[in-house]
Amino acid sequence: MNSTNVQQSDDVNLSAHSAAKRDAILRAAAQVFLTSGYGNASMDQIAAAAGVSKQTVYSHFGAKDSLFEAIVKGKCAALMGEGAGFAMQGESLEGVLRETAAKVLAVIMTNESIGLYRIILSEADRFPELAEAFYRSGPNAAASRLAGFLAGAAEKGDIIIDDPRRAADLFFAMLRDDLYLERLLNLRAAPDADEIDARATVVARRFMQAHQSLAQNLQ
Amino acid sequence: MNSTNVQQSDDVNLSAHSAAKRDAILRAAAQVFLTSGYGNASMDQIAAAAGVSKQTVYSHFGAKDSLFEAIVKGKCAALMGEGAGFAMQGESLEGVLRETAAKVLAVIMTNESIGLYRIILSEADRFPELAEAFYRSGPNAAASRLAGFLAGAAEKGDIIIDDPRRAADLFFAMLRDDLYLERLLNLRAAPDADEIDARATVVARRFMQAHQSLAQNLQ
DNA sequence: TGATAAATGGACTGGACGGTCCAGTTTTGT
DNA sequence: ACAAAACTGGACCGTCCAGTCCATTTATCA
Repeated sequence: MNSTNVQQSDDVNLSAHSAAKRDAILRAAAQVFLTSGYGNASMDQIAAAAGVSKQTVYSHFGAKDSLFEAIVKGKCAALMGEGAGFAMQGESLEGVLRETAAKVLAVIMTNESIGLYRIILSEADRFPELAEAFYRSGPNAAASRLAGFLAGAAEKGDIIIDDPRRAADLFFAMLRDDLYLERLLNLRAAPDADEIDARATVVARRFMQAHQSLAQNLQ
Repeated sequence: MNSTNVQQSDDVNLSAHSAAKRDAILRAAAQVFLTSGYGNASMDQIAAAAGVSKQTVYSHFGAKDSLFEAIVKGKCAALMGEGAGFAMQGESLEGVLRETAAKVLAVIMTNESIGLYRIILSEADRFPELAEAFYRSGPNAAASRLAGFLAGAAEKGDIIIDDPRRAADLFFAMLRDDLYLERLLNLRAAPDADEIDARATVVARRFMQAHQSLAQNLQ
């Protein structure tokens, strides 16, 4: 009733002084799940990695799937908060797009993001809510945000865009390019800052070009 | 020593009259693996689905992972053979691109392709060779093919392209768009023929536009 | 037809894992 | 200091599964 009230919706019991252990569990579970996948991660493994007894894990989160959901939702929120924090203002339109591209690319190419993405995909059947939550709070949120910005720029006459949402999707598709696939397949390491900048520059440039010609009125 | 010689490299024993059973096992295993994933598919399940005893499965393929590899490689070959068979010739350049886009999109949006892709991703750590084989025979092969075609078109002056491979990657990236993501996350069904055509048309159109303006000499 | 190889099916082993239980210890708030 | 709550650690249960074994049946081939 009193005590450190760090209650989360995922708790199962009305835990009291746990907070620290809880965090340890979350950290450990995140690491274990993201590297081993849901099926291959064992609760004993997680407990051991957290330096905590298995019973404690079960006291904080009732079952394996609850813990998994807590982890994934937490990671989604964290990464999206980070990735969606692109500026959307600056000198030139192309400059803003370039910055946005670089920021987003840096976040989605992280080992952590890739791991999260991979695990969500592979468990999309078992945890459909997670897949949807991820999509909504991640790619969809980013695209909506960019679409809004593009609509504004189009109104000011800085660019020619008929369907802002479609344009935003195109922007991110160009950004992912082949790179995303190669990362997901574990065929290459995350790009360094130079490569990110180079790619961001190309994408922004191409996107501007594609939307400065006149006749794009289909769909 | 004699008998029906339908030997495959994946065989473990020097099986004799098996062929039919072998095919049944392959078919069943494909279905089970693609719907359940590697970890969740059990050998008993596969044997039952194939209408065959478990021992027979083990006689043909020595172990679970061998069977899995055989399945995945087989499916890769099949799908890629189908998807890479785009025509690459026709009246107009844009027409060819549109046909190509439609053909490829139809193949990669299949439930089967999506399932294959998902399972390869989720097992990319356990079976790195599979991930690489998939990439090489799939996305990479398609991009190379298109790049070659684009280089030819550029030489004839039909289009302006500085880096054909990069352009080809862009083409496929535009094609995947958000749709691929949504399919992988199980958020929507495969597109029907109309939607495929519509998207193929847009992509081909946009691609042509993007490569008819003049100044794209970076990278 | 008779010998040989293939296939069956069911029992079995050994190990992993999710989850529970519990007796004892530590921590916390008062 | 004391009671209540949190935590520990390890035993334990039930289940599932990869892979093996084997006695029996079925198909093949000469």
